[in-house]
Amino acid sequence: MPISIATWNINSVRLRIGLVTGFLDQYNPDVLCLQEIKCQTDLFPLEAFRERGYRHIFVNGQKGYHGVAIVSKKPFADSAVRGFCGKIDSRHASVDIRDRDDTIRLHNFYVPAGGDEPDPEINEKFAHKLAFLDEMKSWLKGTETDRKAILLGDLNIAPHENDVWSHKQLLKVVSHTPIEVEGLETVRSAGGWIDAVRELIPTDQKLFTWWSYRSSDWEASDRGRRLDHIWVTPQLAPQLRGIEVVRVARSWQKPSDHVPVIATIASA
DNA sequence: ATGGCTAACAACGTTAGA
Repeated sequence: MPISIATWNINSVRLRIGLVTGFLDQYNPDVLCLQEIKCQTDLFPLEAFRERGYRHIFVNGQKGYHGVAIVSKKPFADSAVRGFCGKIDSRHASVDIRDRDDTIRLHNFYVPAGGDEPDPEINEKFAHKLAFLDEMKSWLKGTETDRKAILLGDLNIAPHENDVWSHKQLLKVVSHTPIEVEGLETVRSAGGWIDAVRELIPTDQKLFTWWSYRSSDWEASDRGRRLDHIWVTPQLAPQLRGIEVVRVARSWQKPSDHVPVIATIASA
């Protein structure tokens, strides 16, 4: 049996718990990684997950903003969190998932959005984003390359031209500026990661996982960006079987502005 | 190029998202 792992920036897990359970009931992933849960760890709605068989739950939450969680039907061998840039702001959680003979290390990230102005000199949020990427690179460099590992989450950067609705019009818009794209690419290449989504969905196809709330008709204008990613190490890549971007989730009632992305991994 | 929306919170404006 393959294992399926989903990532979803939920933009408040408490407000959208009904969407989450609906997603789990329909898509039945083995593991769900959430970002922007926007609640303290002890306010995470555990029961909704437990009653669906997601009994292994690891939450790195904080009040009001950010926050990540991993919920799983498969047991964890280990779990950890890391702070970045000297802040305690709940942007990372990792676990070791046990699947038969495999142990897969799973890193769930929520990279800073970076504010509006793409200049680190005048915008400290953008400086933070770049510093975060740099620290990610240093921390992960070489450490996970030789094991089966997944790095996923809301990385808040759309790297390729077809990861945004208009490459030209977004070159100076935070999430698609060359300096961020280069920063993300350095994290990826230094760690030996493979962009699993673009392995299976060719880069010449437009692909988005986020559409702004500030659109009267997101589907008609389709001005999206691919901000949510799933990466795997070369050790795990041969087991990659499928990728699904659940675009329909953007049209659910009171949706998140991000949609789930699901990877299917064959058992060893 | 602009405008526009959504969420949390000692919350009815402010801060953040991207």
